[in-house]
Amino acid sequence: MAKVILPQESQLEATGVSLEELLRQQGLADEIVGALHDGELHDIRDPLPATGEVKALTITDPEALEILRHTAAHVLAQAVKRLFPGVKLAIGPAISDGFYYDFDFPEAISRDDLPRIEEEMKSIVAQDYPVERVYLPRAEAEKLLRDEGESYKLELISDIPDQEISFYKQGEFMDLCRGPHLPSTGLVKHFKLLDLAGAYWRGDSTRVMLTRIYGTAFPSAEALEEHLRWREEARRRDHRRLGPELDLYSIHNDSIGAGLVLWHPKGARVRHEIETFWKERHFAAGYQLLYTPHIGRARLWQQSGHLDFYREGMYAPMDIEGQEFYIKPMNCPFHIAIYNSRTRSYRELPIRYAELGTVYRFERSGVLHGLLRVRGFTQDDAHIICRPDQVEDEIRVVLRFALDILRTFGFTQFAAHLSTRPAKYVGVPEAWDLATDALRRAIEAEGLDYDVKEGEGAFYGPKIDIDIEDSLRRAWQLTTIQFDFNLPERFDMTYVGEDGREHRPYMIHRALLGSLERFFGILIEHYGGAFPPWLAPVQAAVLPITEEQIPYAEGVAGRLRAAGIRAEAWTRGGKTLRYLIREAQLQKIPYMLVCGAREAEAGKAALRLRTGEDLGAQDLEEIIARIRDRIERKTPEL
RNA sequence: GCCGGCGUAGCUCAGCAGGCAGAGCAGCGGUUUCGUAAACCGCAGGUCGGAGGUUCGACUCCUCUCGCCGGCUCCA
Repeated sequence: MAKVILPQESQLEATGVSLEELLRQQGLADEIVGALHDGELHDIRDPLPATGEVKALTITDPEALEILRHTAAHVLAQAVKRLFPGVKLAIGPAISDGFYYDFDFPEAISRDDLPRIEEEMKSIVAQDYPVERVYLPRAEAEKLLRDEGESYKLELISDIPDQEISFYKQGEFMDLCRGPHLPSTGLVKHFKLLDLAGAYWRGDSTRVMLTRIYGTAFPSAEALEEHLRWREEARRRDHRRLGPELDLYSIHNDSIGAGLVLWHPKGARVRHEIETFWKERHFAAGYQLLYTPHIGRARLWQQSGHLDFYREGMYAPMDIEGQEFYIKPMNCPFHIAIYNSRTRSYRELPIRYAELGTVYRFERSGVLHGLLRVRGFTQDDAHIICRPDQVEDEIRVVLRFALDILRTFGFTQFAAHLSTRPAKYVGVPEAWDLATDALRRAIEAEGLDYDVKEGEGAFYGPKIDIDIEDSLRRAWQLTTIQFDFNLPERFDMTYVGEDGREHRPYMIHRALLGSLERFFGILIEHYGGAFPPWLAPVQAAVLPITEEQIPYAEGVAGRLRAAGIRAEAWTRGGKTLRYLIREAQLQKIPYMLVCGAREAEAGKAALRLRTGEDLGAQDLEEIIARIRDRIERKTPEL
């Protein structure tokens, strides 16, 4: 007997029937749209499992969202088939915030076609077709698809082992599909088509390019509205919009080159603060700072294996006095060369080399994206070289270090991914096991949620990747901690042990922020351009009310600067206070010091915060103390 | 690289059936001296992304090209 948990906690016991059947007997069928058993979604038309607990889902259950969206994708496909005879269907799954369907249209469609597709979808929803599940014997299924000209579906079916093939049918529309689906199309009430894009059939760039239509669906109008507002907010915070608006950085594809970033004074100031903080923390944690060149001879990259395995990511060589040089795509070989520059004793280990190292990698033009995907970037790189007995501690310490630094930037939600040994690997399994265990224990010691990606480690070692969640709840992969069993071998890295013999050290690559460019882009979006005081390029704007107060305002700004606060007196003549405040707001400057005749008289300034809060006239000492405090604590509070 | 869309002043955008290229903001000059998100007047600013074609005439139509955006793909 399976136990069925219904909404409102009531329970049923049943066996040998489908959930749909069971509920119909109880007169509840309309509310339930899916079933959850062992963390897996099931169709209400499926027979209930023999034992265990089944949670019956209503359309408002978060777990049911996937079913809703999958059915929405079918409604989309049905609408498209009605409007574009001759279209072929590929695949149409639910995704994390909506759904899509890939089509092969007889002729190109454009975004302008989305509204009428949406209209047709609405009519399909209004028709409220029951969604039926149909199983066809393989031969019959193939014939059906062949007759319909559904060549993509035919290809999919050949990968399905089952003899009875599952289809779903709603009205005149029938689609090869494993399900589950809603009971009827009328339940897809709140949806919207969002985008149109190209997508290769089966993600394979050698195959045909299909047209993908993206949409989203929610159980309520409010949830849909909220999602659309969220998209709008994300658009508003786009670092590619805010970056130039706040005069932080620019990219000039035509004159300078795609994926190459110019850091303007304000962006450079933020970067400087990040780097200073980063260096201080690294010194405190026992790292040694390095600087290494931007190019190196071909033989170096030959020895490292980059030319064999990573050539397509590297720029073409340059000829210097008959020798080939390559611009560096990674810093590791240089760090190793420093390690290898003399004999190392076991007493010296662990050695922690850190570098803000600028590297250049070829990325195809289509993937470049603002600061998030560039061709030249500065990694916050480090290599930890240690003995086997130090691995466990080093990993634990580096992970804690990483989280600590990320928290300072206002990130509090983390998820870890542990990637283990792939089929093709270098090194010995014992070393892999030791390393993988150390990684796992470190994650567990920090109490992080994590998943294990079996076999997804690089061929040279297992790794941890950390995703952070930003203020819009978007995940970004930042930190990576990777073992390397390859380079120590290739460069014959050794240390002399207690036993007087040479041993091979363990080497760990790690980047905490990833790259400064990408991290900056993420920070801009995370804060919506409103940096906390310690990072804000301009921390205080001193605003004179009339030209009379210009000298006083300059004096105030000078006092603040002397106290280590980035302050500017805004002394352009003829601007009203309202104007200056609006300017400062748009620049997202945390503190505005209003200086009128009254303040000048009293040697004070009226403090206004970026939040709009007016704190009234205060002594300069008081204001300076407040701002200094926020900067020192690196808090987002004003 | 591929599919779709888009390129008009520094920025945001309007314009066109093919007939002298427009507005707001920013900039510059002046007036105003102002109390918490845009004072007022004026001036200047464009090879309409680039090249070729159709046409008496192209910002407008066609072809190519460069760039951007949304995705796909790749990421030892």
